[in-house]
Amino acid sequence: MRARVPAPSRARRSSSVSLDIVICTPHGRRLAVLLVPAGASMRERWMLPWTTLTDEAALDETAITTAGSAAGVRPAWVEQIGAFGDGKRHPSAATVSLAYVAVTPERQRALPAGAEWFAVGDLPPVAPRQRTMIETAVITLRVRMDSSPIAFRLLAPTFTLTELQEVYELLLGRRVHKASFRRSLQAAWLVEPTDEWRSKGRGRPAQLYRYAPRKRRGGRR
Amino acid sequence: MRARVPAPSRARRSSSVSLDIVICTPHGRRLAVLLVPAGASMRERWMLPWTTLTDEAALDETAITTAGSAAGVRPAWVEQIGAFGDGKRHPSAATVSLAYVAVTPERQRALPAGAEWFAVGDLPPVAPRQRTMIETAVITLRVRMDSSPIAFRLLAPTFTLTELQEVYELLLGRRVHKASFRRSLQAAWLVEPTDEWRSKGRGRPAQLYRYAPRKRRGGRR
DNA sequence: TGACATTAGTATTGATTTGATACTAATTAC
DNA sequence: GTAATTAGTATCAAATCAATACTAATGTCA
Repeated sequence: MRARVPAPSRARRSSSVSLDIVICTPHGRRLAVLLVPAGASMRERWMLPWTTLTDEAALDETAITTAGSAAGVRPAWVEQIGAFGDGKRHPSAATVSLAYVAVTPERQRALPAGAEWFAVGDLPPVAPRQRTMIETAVITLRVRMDSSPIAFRLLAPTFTLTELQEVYELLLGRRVHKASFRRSLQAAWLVEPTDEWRSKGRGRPAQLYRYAPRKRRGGRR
Repeated sequence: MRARVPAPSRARRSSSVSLDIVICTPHGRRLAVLLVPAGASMRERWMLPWTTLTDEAALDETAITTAGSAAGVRPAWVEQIGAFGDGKRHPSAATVSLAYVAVTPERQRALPAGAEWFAVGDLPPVAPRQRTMIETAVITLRVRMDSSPIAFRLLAPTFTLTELQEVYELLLGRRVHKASFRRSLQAAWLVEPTDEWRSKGRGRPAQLYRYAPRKRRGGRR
């Protein structure tokens, strides 16, 4: 354990890097992940969409466009979740894979050929490195829920509080207490009521709200 | 935005990747970061320790050994904080930099030649990409405090609760409430008392504790 | 048309958590 | 001994939380 400062001029050893993306969407009442068919030579039949990272690429921009191509719609939210490697197998020969999590609105037009949504918790086998990515992606998504406007990006500009709560519950994968949820929203100054109401068949109509974050101190929901 | 699944066989485009490390330590009463001299050709005089990622390298292992070399002591805790790129300047020519945060105990033997500790909040200029890394590292460290045993790794096997609290305060960068801190420790089943006591000059002697996490449900503190 | 089911939204209440304050306890300094 | 100093605890009031039950407004259907 001797002191050695790396020589800054010794740049440009090469190593191959992939960028993988875990695209999540509401699918029925469950959270689903997009997988694409792996080549016939692969051990697993499915894989996460990925691309090779080119030298000029802006990372976040690459993630957004890759997600858009794979799901057929521009994602509502994207965030990096880390770099994975350490020996686990990956569909590419990449040494290192940068993983991103993305969220897209429910059920666009038809998916690109071959791609399919799989409910989290009911996924087919994928390469081990990608399995790790998916687990990390879901955890990261759920942790970010109360510091990023993820849920709002999945809804129309105006929405009822019940709709908002349902999106939260689906993304979080658990039930949320109604009164507490509304209290937290109030405290976080995230939404404001419109003067419109929407009737959904039976029952009392719900007031419509819009996302209107006021920059107040502290967290969100 | 057409559907395109990347061809998995088109592997091995190359791009250069660096691994940078933000090494943190208690320094007096403040949190400090280790910087090393940048080459004379660099715009900034200081930089984070970094290395070029080789093709075979295990990421976490590379981070640990790089941290050990740079600080002269094996780090007490290491965690990846993300991949950075997106055009910001870096001491290397690397397209992408994987950043890690590490924590080492206070004041080892002499530092490797040229390296110096700088208090967070009083840092000299570093390249923009590394500046971003340092900010992310400190935030990540503070968020991880209540889910990783970081503080305990900085202390001797037995310690007083006041010592533990002082480490928490230094790493978190804020004061914590004594009674609440102890209540949380109790609730998290993280420590157990020994039957030893330590006298520190004046004042009542303090009981010594040891880190002894019981696997109970829920978080830590 | 009027009871009822259904959905939206609020109020009440008791349990838990939190932080401020103040207290007791055990030691050293003088 | 008395004061100062550090360790550790108790008390209390405010804030938070979740369960429950309530009120409100609509459609359904006998």
